[in-house]
Amino acid sequence: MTVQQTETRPKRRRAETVERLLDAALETFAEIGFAAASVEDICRRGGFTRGAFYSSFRTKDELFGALFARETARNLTLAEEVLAGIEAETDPVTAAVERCLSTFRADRTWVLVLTEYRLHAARHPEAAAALREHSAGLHTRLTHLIEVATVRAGLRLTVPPGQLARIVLALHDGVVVHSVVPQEPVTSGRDDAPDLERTALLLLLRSAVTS
Amino acid sequence: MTVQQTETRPKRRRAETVERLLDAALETFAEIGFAAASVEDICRRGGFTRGAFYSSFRTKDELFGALFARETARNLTLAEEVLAGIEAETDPVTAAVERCLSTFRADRTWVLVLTEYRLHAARHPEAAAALREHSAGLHTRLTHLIEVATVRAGLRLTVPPGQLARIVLALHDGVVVHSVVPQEPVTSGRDDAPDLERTALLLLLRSAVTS
DNA sequence: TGTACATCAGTGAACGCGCGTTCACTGATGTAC
DNA sequence: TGTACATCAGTGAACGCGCGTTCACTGATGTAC
Repeated sequence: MTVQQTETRPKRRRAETVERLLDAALETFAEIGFAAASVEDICRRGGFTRGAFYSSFRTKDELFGALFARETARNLTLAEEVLAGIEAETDPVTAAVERCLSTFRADRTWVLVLTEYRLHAARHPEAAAALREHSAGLHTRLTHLIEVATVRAGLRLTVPPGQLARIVLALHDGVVVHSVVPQEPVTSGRDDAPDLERTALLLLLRSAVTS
Repeated sequence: MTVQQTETRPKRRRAETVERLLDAALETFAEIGFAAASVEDICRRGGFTRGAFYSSFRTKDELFGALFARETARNLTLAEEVLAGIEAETDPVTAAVERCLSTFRADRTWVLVLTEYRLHAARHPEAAAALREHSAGLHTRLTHLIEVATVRAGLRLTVPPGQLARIVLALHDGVVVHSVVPQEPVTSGRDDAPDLERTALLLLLRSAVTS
């Protein structure tokens, strides 16, 4: 097939290089942080020299923005896929909770980079705008999901769906943010934290939802 | 008074210098971040030369640790003061919620530095240990408060107090972490987020507490 | 109280290293005829 | 198909700057007698 050839034959490969640099940047930022990661570190990991970097990105900041854009877009797409057809479930609320919890299990790499991007955004207005846009996207999607799911299940809410969505997102971020600090080697005794986020969500929903 | 003299007369002032350097570091880290803040930046702000820095701290990392230790100790003391005598209130649960909410209103400076320290801890075991110790302190304190307050109010919990404490702390961090990203200049239309954390806490407690 | 010495707190010049960024160049890929 | 040229993607040496850290020194503070 000609397609096969198209993939192996060397050709215009700018886009591919950018992808490899973004992959390398994601890993490097997660490992040692944005500020500590030198352009050289990223390029070495991607198998390039520094010149290649500067023929694709103007600055390290610009790369960070591109990385954030790519990853958030991916995550949003993933969320859409996971939640597709959720309305057809018998118990859409619990189903959505379960699916989200299993999909967005703390991905340490991404949590580290996202947290760092948040700090970055605190000082760079363009980054802040990108972050707000992403948050707004998540919020809109989740609000819609809550509305549809409750209507479908014949339930009513004691708080506006938009606010409930905000609470759920905040709770998620709070749980996830704690996960970046490595746990002590052995907790020995009791492990009385079966699944904090699930417990919290169920408590929340019990108050937020009435028949 | 001789005390007055003791304060103005130049004398052994190591401790005072350390305090000023920590103050300067706190502000500088909040403004431009730990990695971007040079030792020179911190010293200039505190009114010293770099040599003074290195006669008090071995490295920039060590300073970060000392800063974290000082600030967390302060916050814990503040919490103790705010919650002192809470058991005597008629409705200790709500009282505690209100007092905590008004005291720990997002202090942007500290949130920025704490978040950065969390990232730091993800890569430095000693920092992680300090952070865990602080978290454990907060958790113990809050668990105790929940136990005492519910018993005193004659209420019962549907989840173990320790787990409820963890949830409340996670929720708080989730809300607070969002606050570092500057809001858009004018939200114009509706402002439908009266107090996210209060709403969330009340929802949570409604499910977690029974008579 | 006065003098001589010891210690302390902080100065400021110096060091060398690694970084972000630039740029002249090169071989691979694409296009025109 | 073959040749000549244009563009593209990436190389690797070079630049200068700012950083963390060191260190010989100095004046202020404390101590012994």
